[in-house]
Amino acid sequence: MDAYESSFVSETPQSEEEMDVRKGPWTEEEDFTLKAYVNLHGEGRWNSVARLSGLKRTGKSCRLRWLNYLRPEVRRGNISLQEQLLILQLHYRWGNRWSKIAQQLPGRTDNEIKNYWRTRVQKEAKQLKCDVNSKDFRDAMRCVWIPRLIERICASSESPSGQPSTTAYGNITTSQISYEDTSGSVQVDSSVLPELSGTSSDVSNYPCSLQTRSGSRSEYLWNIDGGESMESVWNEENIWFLRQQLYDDDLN
DNA sequence: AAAAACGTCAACCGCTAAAAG
DNA sequence: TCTTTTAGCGGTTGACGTTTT
Repeated sequence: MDAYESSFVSETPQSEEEMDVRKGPWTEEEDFTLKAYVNLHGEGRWNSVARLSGLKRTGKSCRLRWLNYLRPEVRRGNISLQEQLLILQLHYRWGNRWSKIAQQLPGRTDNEIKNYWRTRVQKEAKQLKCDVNSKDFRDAMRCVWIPRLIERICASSESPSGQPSTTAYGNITTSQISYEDTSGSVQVDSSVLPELSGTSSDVSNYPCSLQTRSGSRSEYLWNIDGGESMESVWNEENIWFLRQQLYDDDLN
């Protein structure tokens, strides 16, 4: 124990085995105690925090509670369309690097993003009877889900006159899609997107219809949080198209 | 109205890497 | 240099609320 710690000790600290360590949900009193302690002494040295604050919790538990719940920066509630888009894009690029992904979404925790992925995205993969890490699922995400989200974001940002707004989400181009949310500017990497055929004004028309092998166009009603089924996306012709598109991308 | 199934999310666990002693 | 401690990460669990049967 150093001078820093000894200045807060009021009685002989007990080891974790000796004291009955509390588990499970935190009470309001515990939250208040932890908050007060961290506000006074700062973050870090969580084992000391647990011991010196009088909380019968492990250091790990204190750290987790602070980071995921008590920190003032923590933003809770529904994950916006923009955030969903960013999560999909970043997961496409980085995989299950939750902490890294969370760093790109101010106020969101890795736990929250992980939960989002498990409950929403993996559920869809399960419905499709495919692995969430499979190429088919990634292809569908890249070619259908992400464009669909972009479309919805564009639609929600349109002005009453029906013209796409350039103020809410910024200019949209085929090479780079950017938007802003309350936390600042976010850019969407076009490398995860299929090539768009038109100019910025065409984006709102971008396929959720995709051309199939037979040349016809297939309309999709696939929507990340709209409760619509992805079943219509997952048929032989469309998978063929998605594969072709990816193959073309690889050649370029 | 009750039971079962499902969805969400906070919290725990085990492991690893980095830092400290 | 080696050992111990600490912080952080990703996977998993389980409690609880909601929806469906």
